[in-house]
Formats: sequence, structure tokens, C-alpha cells
Amino acid sequence: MSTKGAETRERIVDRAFRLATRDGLDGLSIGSLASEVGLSKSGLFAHFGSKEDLQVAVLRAAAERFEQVVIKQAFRAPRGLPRIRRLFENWCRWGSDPGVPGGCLFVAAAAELDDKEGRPRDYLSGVQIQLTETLAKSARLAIEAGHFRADVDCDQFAFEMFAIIFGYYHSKRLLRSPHADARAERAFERLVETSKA
Amino acid sequence: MSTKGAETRERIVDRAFRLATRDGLDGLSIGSLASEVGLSKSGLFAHFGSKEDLQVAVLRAAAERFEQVVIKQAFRAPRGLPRIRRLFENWCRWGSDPGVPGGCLFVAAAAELDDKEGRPRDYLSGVQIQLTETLAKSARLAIEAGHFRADVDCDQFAFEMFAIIFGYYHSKRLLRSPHADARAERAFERLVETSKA
DNA sequence: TTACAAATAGCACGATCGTTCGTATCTTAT
DNA sequence: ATAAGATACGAACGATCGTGCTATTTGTAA
Repeated sequence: MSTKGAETRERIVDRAFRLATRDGLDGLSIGSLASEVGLSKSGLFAHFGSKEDLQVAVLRAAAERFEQVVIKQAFRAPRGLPRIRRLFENWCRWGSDPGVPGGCLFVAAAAELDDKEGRPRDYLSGVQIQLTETLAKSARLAIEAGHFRADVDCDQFAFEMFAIIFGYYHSKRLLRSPHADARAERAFERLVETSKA
Repeated sequence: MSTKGAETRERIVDRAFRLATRDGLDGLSIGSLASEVGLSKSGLFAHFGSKEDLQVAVLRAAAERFEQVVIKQAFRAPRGLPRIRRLFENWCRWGSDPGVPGGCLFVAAAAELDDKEGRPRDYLSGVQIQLTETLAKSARLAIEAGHFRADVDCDQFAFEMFAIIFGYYHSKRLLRSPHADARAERAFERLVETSKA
């Protein structure tokens, strides 16, 4: 039952996702997006009831992809420090993926949406809070595995890991620093080191 | 010599600055900005040759204000650790200033401009690189003052301090975490602690 | 006060925005 | 094969965008 529509919808969202990393969620335009996927403006629009719906769909697609290539992949590593390391590596790579020209959509969207109420904002903040919790939980597992000291504040750990990622993207994408990778890695190592048992 | 024009130009830029923290530099619209300051669209436009010029003017105004209320103010503290502490406090407060509804313009602009070539991007990245250097230099002074160990990597210190600020704004503004301030402060303290002599 | 320059307004331009609607063309299940 | 429903198109809407032009107002200096 009706697979055709879902296919094109996927094509649309995929292109929109890539465009949004460059131009932001508000910078997305139905018209130019339509011509890029080879649809008429109204034909594309019919797949979403509104631009806001499209934005949410893009965020949802990004979240699913992130879950796949960053989280799920990392969870194949043994719990504890190895898994956390993988998370960090994958996360860094996530924003440097060629084929996704504009880097991490979440970083762009976070700055864009933090002052605009609405469903896109709600969805994004939900995803990010969930991600924070995943990080904290991973830290907790590292304690259980004996890799981290028992008195490590896991929520604090999640906050700092998140912060390093932000610093990394900023240094890499805006400042175009050739040392961004090294800096981020060192910061992460320092974080891990002060948490170790 | 023509002080009137400069005055209204200042009024325009000031309002645009506040608007841009909410809606971004691209989200700025000449029309709505004009009606907010009580000018006609063309009357306002005449002050800047183009929208890009307006954007640069806004960034320049933000940079001057930042220099004043964050940097200069902090530099009244004695060099070394006290000054660095002040920098951090001022910087945190800078993005929470009521009267500037949308938080830190630089954070919003950084995510917005990192993929768009042009004068706004060039100006912003210049300012941010300069800020990074200021931080690194402050760390160097802390070494000279005997507050920090001599083997502290000052550029790394700047990177990590920057990163904490990003994490802070994200946690505070998007996630609306009530613990953002505490988390940022703790992260900063950990950074300072591992740098101390 | 008069003359000149600076500052602002008014109007229009082509373009594009998100959205609606009626209609046509395809898919798919019977 | 045919009816029904999904999918897409074309045209148009009012609104707003940035940006030119030409007046008109305002401020300033002689």
C-alpha cells in the first residue's frame, strides 16, 4: 500500500536535510527545494501540510540518521570507556561527513531555534536532552565497568563532552583551524583522564 | 558636521543587533526593522548600501559591545587567574543579558555563517580568532604570574574555555536546563584546576 | 534668510515567499 | 479493465523580500 509517496517523500527530506545544514531550517525554501528534487512547488508541498511540518520531518530524519551512524554504531563497542570513545569519534566524524556540506544540522538548528517557540524547537530540544541522557548513561556504565571513578558526576560528564563537540565544530567550520581535531581530541582525553578510576 | 545621521544609524544598528540575536543575521528584514525604529524602508536602507553592509555593521557593533562589557571590564582585574575568572563570568553573563532577548549574537551568527562566504563571515571569524588569541594570551600571563603551570598549552586552554561557553549557551537556551550555570562553572573549575601550578 | 547638503519618504520594480485550489495524471486493488 | 485513491501539476493569491529611483523634508553653514 502506497509506497510511491513515501519514496519521494524520503527523497525530498533527504535533500532538504542536506540543504538545511547549509542554509538553516528557516533558510529552506519550498520553491528551490522543489526544483532540486524535480517536483513542482505545490507537488512537493502536498507531502507536508506546512513548512513547519517539513522542518520537523527534516529534524526527525537527521535524528534517525544520527542514531544510526553515531549511537548504534558506537554501541557495538563494549560498554564503558571503549564505547564512550567510539561515541566521541563517531560524533566528530558526523559533522565532517562530505556529502553533507554544511556540517552538523543540530548545531545549526540549535542556534536557530533556541528562541523560536514551536514544534521544531520542541522536537530538537527533546532529541538533545535524550542525547545528553544517553551520554550520562554511558558514563554510568563506565563506572560500573570500573573504568571511571565511582564519584564521577555523569551528567556533568555529558555536559562537558557535549561542550567539546560544540567547540570542535566551531573551530573547524567557522575558524577553519587546522588544529581543530587535535584540540578536540586533547580536550576529550583530559576529560576522560580526570574521570578515570 | 553631520551628527544626526550617525545618531539614527546607531539607533538602527542597536535595534538590529537585538533583533538579530533572535532571528539571525539573515532573518533580519529591512522592512520590519524600519518600522521598528520608525523609519521608512528606503530611509533606513539609505544608511547602508546593502543588507550585507547592515549585517557587518551589526556584527561590528556587537564586537564593540563585547569588547567593552566582557574584555575591558575583565582587564581591570589583576592579570593571571583573577582576570581569567572575570573573563569567564562576564562572558557567561553576556549571553544572559535581559534586554538582549536572543542570547549571544556570535553563537547564532557562527552557526549561520560558517558555510556562507562573504564579508559577514570573514569579519566574524576574524573577531573570533582574535578572541581566541586574547584568551590564550591571558593564559600565558597566568603562567607568568605563577598561577598556571609552565607547561600549560595556552591555545588548548583557549579552545576549552571557548567550548565550555558554547556548552553553556546550548544548555541554557535550547535545553533550558536549570543546571546550566552550575555545569558551566564546574567545567570551568575543572579546567582551571588541571592548569594550576 | 538663503543656499546647499544631508536625511528621509514615497513609490515602484522584479523576485520569491508559503499556501490554496481545482484539475490532471498516474498507482494500485479489485 | 475499471473504479478509487494517491500523487503531482499549474496557476494564482497576498505578502514580503532587497533594492533602485525621484521627491521632499530637514538640518546646517554662510
